Amino acid sequence: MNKAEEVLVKYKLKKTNFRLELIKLFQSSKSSFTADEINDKIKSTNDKVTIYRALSAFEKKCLIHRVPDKSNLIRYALCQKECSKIHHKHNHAHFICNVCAQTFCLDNIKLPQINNTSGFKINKTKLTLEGSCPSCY
Amino acid sequence: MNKAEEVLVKYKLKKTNFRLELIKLFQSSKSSFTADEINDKIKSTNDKVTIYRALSAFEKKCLIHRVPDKSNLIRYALCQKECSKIHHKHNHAHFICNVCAQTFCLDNIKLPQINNTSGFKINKTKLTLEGSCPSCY
DNA sequence: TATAAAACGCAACTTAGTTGCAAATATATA
DNA sequence: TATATATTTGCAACTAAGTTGCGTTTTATA
Repeated sequence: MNKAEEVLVKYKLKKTNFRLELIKLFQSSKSSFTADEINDKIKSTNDKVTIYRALSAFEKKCLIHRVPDKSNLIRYALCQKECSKIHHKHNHAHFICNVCAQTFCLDNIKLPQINNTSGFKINKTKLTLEGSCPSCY
Repeated sequence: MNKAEEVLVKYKLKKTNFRLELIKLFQSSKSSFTADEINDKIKSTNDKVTIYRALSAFEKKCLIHRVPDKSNLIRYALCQKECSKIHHKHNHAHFICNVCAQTFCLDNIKLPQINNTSGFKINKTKLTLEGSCPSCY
């Protein structure tokens, strides 16, 4: 049993060719994917509904998380180990490359601590950096 | 000549009822608007193309700037004085209310200074906070 | 008042993402 | 191994945001 299979079992998802391939795709990359990019890279399905539903299921199980996207598309990256089956727990920044339009998780950049201000109650902090990624530098 | 008219003259935009009303709408609010919200609030046009084109023109003249939106819609808020006719210059954070779905500019919260890391060249920093706004607290 | 440039309004289009439903498949259990 | 159950898939149809083209109208300027 390889790693992708283990993940599906652990998260109580059924083992289908497409979902195995999808997990492997996420595990293979330091960056992130839109539904359209997934459709281009994966052979075992050609149906966007299947892709969207798998992404929703994976997100619900805290296997992947949404990351910001240059064009406001829905884009996902693999979660780190600190995400349990139940709760997403992210405290890293994201980086959008303005050349290749990819988004990366910057795990070593921690979020600033911002306190409630003038009537605003802050529950979550998101830090997004833009520029050029290592490949496009 | 009132303030909205002055703005149109200053930015070399023609004075139409709709654009006057649109500037007044932005000036009247501490928050921000999507095309759809503008369509609901303004009577002098009913055509979304007109709205989108005015927003693009205003953005190009650095009169308004894009702000993040809870549902990834295109959302705009008024620029501050430090934005010239030519360059947007923002160094404030944004706040998304998870109750009313409005986005606010938090001018008093400055952006953290993040340096280039491990091959990523950082040109821009965006800080987005989420929680409940004063009205929804 | 004539002219050029900007803005408008309509129709048609594109693209991302969603919903409903019936068929297929995976897993658990007898 | 056979069967039952829940999950996943694939298709069609839809929604909603945003864009493009184009002819007409309006505004500012000479």
